[in-house]
Amino acid sequence: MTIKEVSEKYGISQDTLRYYEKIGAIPPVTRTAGGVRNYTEADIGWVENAVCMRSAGLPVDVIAEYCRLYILGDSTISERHKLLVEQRKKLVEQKEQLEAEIARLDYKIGRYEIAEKTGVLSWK
Amino acid sequence: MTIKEVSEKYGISQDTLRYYEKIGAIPPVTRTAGGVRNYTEADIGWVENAVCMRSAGLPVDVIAEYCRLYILGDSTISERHKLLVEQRKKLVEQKEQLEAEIARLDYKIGRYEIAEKTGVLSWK
DNA sequence: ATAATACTTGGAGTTGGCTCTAAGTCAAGG
DNA sequence: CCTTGACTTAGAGCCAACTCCAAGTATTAT
Repeated sequence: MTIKEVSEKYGISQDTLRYYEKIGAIPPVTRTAGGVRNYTEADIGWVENAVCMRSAGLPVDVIAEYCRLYILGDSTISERHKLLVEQRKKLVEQKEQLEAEIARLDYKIGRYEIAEKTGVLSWK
Repeated sequence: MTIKEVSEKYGISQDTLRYYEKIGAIPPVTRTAGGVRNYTEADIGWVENAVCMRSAGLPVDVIAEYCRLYILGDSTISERHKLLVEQRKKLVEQKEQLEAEIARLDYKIGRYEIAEKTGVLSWK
C-alpha cells in the first residue's frame, strides 16, 4: 500500500505518516527498491495503533517509547506492560474529567433551557 | 483573594491566571486602589469555570467566547446555549474515543498478563 | 524609611504535534 | 526518451497554551 492510500484509509496526512515514522511512533516502513514507502499489513497495523492511541490523546513520545521497547524484543515485555497500564490509568482519569465536565454542562444547559422558556436566567 | 491564593487554590500558575484574563477567558478581575488583582467570589467563580472547562480539554478561545457573550448580556442567551450544546457534543465524542482506547488497552494488557505467566506473547 | 517580597506589564520563548517548503528522485503513460 | 505527478528528504514554520523574562510598582516587616 502506498503512503497515499494509507493516508486516505486513516484520514491522516502523508506528512503525519512520515512524521510518525521519523519520531519512531511506528517502526521503519518497508520500501520498494527505489526507496518509496510500501506499507505491508504489519506496517499498517502499527499505523492503526498510532492513530488509535493519538485519537485518545496519548502523546506521541509514549507511542514511540512503546514501539522502541517492542523492537527491543521479549526482554521488554514487562516494561511494555507497565507502560500500557500507566497510560490506561491516565485515560481513565481523563474520562472522569470529561464526565464531570459533561455533567456541569448539562446543568448549565438545563438552566438555559428554562431561561429560554420563561425569559429568566436565574443565576450567573 | 490575591492571585497567589487563587493560583494555589486551583493548582494553576499566576501566569496562567493573568493569561486567562488577558485573552478574555475570564472577565477583568477586580483590583485594589494600587492596581493589584483582588479576586472577589464572582471572579473566583469565573476562574473555576475556566479551570473546569480547560481540564476537560475545551479550547481557551471557546471559553473566552462564552465569557464575551455573557458580558454582552441577555440578548446572547440563545447563542450561549448553542455554544454549550456544541461543546457538550464534542466532549461526548471525546469520551467515546477514550472508552474505545481504554478497551483496546485492556485487550493488550490482558495479552501481556498471559505472556508474563506463560512466557509466550502470542501476537504482535 | 528601607529592604524584601509580591505584584504589575508587554513581549519573547517553549513545547507538542503537526504542516509546509524546497529541491530533488521515482514511476507510468505517450 | 520525456513529461507528469507522486514520491523522497531535511529543515523551517505554525498554532495552542502556556511559561518565562525584564523592568518597573506596590505592600509588608522592621
